[in-house]
Amino acid sequence: MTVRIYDSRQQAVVDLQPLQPGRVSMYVCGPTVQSSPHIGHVRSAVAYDVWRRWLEHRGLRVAFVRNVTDIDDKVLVNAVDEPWWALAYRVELEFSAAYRAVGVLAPTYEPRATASVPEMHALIALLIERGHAYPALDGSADVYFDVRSWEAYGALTRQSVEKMEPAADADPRGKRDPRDFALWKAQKDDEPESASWASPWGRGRPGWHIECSAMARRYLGDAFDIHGGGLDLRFPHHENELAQSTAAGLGFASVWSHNGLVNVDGEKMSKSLGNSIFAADLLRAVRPIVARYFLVAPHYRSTIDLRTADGSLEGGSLAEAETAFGRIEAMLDRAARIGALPDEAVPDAFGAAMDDDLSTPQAVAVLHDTARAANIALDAGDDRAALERAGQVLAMLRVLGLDPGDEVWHSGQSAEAGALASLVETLLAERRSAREARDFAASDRIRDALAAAGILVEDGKHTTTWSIA
RNA sequence: GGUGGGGUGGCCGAGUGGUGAGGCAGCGGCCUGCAAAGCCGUCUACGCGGGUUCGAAUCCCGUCUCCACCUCCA
Repeated sequence: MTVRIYDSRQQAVVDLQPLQPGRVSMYVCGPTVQSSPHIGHVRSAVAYDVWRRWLEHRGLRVAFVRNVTDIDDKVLVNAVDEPWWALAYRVELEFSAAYRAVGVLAPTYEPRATASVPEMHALIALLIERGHAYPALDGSADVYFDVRSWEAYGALTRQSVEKMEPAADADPRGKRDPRDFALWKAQKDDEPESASWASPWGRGRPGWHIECSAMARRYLGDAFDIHGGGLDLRFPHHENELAQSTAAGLGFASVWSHNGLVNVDGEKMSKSLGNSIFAADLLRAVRPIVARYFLVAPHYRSTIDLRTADGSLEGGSLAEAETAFGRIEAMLDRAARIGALPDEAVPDAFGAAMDDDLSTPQAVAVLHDTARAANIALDAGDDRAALERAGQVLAMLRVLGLDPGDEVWHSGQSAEAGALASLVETLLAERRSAREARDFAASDRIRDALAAAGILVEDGKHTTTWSIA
């Protein structure tokens, strides 16, 4: 079997052919830590987390690097009453917490841009030497990439330089062409000394884009397998990364991958519309595992439209996800009561779907089909078949990072949970006695009391289960 | 103007030539002391107009329409 992946540059699904057999190197663009993570950041992280888990499931050893861009115009602008580096670190911690909350595995390494400034200098020097970059014409310490010198510029997004709008990231007077973009930005008078580094061209800081080229090279080598990131990064960020790295003579990424964006009620999230859903909002509205299910079920390249119920996150598509995923969990609970779930392989149809450019919608359909088969076996009293099916479901959930038993979902649990369970079990024992005595009035009184406390009681053939509604 | 991605049943969301994924909601049934859950059935869709084909959601032509990006963006 071959894993196939969509390459944005070729606009086609291609066979993944690792540069080194058995190993895959992935570089995923992480955040510029300028403000709190929103659901789009979480979606991107989850998408590549699933990619990584699937590749590892297929026996590949994955080197997964996701950067943190901790120096940038916006970081400086947003740091109003604190040092820029304090803001950057505070936000970085928020991102880490959000990622961890939805079960995103820690990367193999997570480099910060500010720790790779010498590597950026080396790359810039190489570009100048090869005639693809130049110090600003106005004598500032700016250094620009010379777009006109690199005829492949625009290859990733199939745009011609003539039809592009001019870059706005620096004073155009120092540029040969308005579309040239900054590799190095001269320190400005109103910027703190701590936000600049000495360089052969004068004090300054990295331009946006160069950090990713430098860090990918440093940690994954001159050529690596997959470069991922949000669709909105294709241009200019990835286009510029591709240009500067290849112009420097590096092989760079074999495959360019982009995840789709997240809309809210059909509209793009934006600060001006005031409709941004932050990671904290999402995690307040649904259980983290359900948030992950919601993000994993649609294909990673399609837009996810998060529908609210008249603005409420608790309703709409998150509520549907809760119901749908709850079915799976309920089945696992039923099955676990008759025995330990065996280790099973994922069904072939699941594997085929995942191999085909991570077709999670079809994979999730297999998940539900298998859960149904397990329920049928449970209803029929066929324990052996039920456990086998449930084991398959668990195997699929593990690959998707959705195993309800995984400790990441239970880190917040305390002694209260145990105390509650003890009380509920006592009440259910009383109710069982009442039912055996056919005293249904007493039985229902207990069920109603529990319901009033938000606890749902369900009678199965042989056992009674409860859950917090 | 340029570059891409869409329009599928009440809703969400897969599907690139042939017994109509999956989920949510509704309805009917089985089961149940009553429920709930589960299971079964049901509501049988592909923006519009042509064309190719034995056969088209899927290919071709035309057309309408929505969205994203074109140097802040996951």
